[in-house]
Amino acid sequence: MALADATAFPYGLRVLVVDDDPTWLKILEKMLRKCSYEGRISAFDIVIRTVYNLPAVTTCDLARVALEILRERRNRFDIVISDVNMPDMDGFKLLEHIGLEMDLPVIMMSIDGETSRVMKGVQHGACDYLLKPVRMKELRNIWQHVYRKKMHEVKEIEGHDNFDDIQMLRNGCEALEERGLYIRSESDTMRKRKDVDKDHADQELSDGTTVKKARVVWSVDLHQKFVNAVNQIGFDKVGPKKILDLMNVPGLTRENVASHLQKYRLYLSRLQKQNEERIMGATRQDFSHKGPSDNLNLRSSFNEQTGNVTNGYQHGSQKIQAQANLLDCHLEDTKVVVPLQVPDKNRTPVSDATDTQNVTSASPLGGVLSFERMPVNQDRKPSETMILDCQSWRGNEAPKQFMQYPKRNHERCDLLGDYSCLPKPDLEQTIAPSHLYVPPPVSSVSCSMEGDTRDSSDVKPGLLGCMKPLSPAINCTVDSVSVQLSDRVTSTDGDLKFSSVQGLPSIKDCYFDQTKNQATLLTSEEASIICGTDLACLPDDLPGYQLQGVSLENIGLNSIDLFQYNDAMILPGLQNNWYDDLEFSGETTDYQLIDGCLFA
DNA sequence: AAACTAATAT
DNA sequence: TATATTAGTT
Repeated sequence: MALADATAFPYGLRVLVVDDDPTWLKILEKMLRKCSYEGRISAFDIVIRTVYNLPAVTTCDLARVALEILRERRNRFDIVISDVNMPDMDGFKLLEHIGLEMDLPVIMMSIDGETSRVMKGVQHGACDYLLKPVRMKELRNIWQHVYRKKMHEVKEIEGHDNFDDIQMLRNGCEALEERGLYIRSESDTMRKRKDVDKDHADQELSDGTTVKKARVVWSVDLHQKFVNAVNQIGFDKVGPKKILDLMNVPGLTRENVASHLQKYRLYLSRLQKQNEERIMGATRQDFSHKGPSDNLNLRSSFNEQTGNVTNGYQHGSQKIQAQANLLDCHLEDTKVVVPLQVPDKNRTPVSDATDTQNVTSASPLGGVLSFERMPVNQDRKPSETMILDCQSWRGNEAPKQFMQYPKRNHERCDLLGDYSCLPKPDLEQTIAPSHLYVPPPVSSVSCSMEGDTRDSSDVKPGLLGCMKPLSPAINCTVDSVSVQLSDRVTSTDGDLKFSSVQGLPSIKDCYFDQTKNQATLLTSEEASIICGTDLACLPDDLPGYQLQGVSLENIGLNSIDLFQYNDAMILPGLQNNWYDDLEFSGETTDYQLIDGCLFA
């Protein structure tokens, strides 16, 4: 029974680990060592000082050996961590003996968390029950058991139940110190105690198994709230706290917001950088058809880089040209028309593309107009995801906030559709079912909307050079979608089908006027339209594309008009993207599509 | 002490 | 990658 060196660590808990799995023992020891090196845990944390492990014992009497060690040196350990499953003596037996003979805190652990076993462990006096693989966080907290036990002893010795908390803590600390435990700070005992209790409260279930904190998923709705708050506060004045307060989402923490803000800023600065680059090396393009002076006339293009996706999606960098006319976007109820032009030569039928998946991935328009709401991600197991109802900032719908519990296996479960305009290949089933396939040739798409002009004074000058002059927020609500057919191309069967418009709660009406070659969709409610950085142009070799969520079948289209009527600020989160693209200068814009996403 | 942010970890 | 956590600063 070789013991690991007992003097490896100057301070800390003395832990006896009893386990018959050498591999796991190694891991555990590593973690314990790490714990000990982190002099930083939280104040009060006790650094593990010694790891005794019991390597290469004949597994048959592991528990017995452990018990012997403990009997021999009963004052040399502070806590025992023992596996439940052991060949000779049941972990529970060991537990019993320890409890009977030396009253050390014992933590049980096992691979599975079978309730009955956990219960049994607790009944037999285990102070905690850990599931393998045990996490660092759990290990960092084991000192609490020692601490509590000490507390208890102190209480008994003193015989004072009404002892002041602080006093008790002091005593407890002293008791621990006497045993060589390193206590980092005892100045703020009260707070720490509270912290400890809180920690316990949200980590421990009734059965003693530990639970991880949910992970916030920044859904579109949540992000919208976020950006809305940011805009309301003003770029220069934003702080996580203010945003949090404004967002008013239960369960969301300042840290969550801070983290998101960090990412958001990163995203904005990337945009800015790109804009600067673009302005530097801008190649002028013709603006022969520039409108009246109060019009916005711009071109933007970006490179879509899906080529690096390694799964057989063979479109390289694609360039798309977009042109937008902003008719006096400073006034409310202004109409904005954003036509997207696609060269006619892109008439290659998509139907023979490998399959419809390609259409999805080749859909730059998806980046321009996305009707996606929170897609139902089937990968996510219910137990790992929590949907919090949070009050919509518009108040009339129930936006979802996904809280996602950490997974042990890191399968992909990102909600790409939320931000992304370029659907990922392995998600296309979710994002764009095959019935949403849109055959070319749509030669142009235009959006018209009523722009809501907002006070722009908040926008930090210089933060986004190109945003500055475009500060008025354009928020769109789609009330109707209109599809214009070219004269030349007529629907083969005269039938325009809109299979579905995701995100549009329902389509009230669909008018199709063949004489005008125009179809109009009227929807009952607004839809989020993501008009992004990606005011896009279709590439010359574009094999196929679709309006994400809008399905046009069996029809040759030369143009689609999307009319967006703005009755409210629906998508503050996307304002910036509008700004980015809708430049007053009319300069050519050339965007790299960042991560293929609006904000990601 | 509380909030912020950059850096780093998971 | 997205989000969480930490550490150092204000």
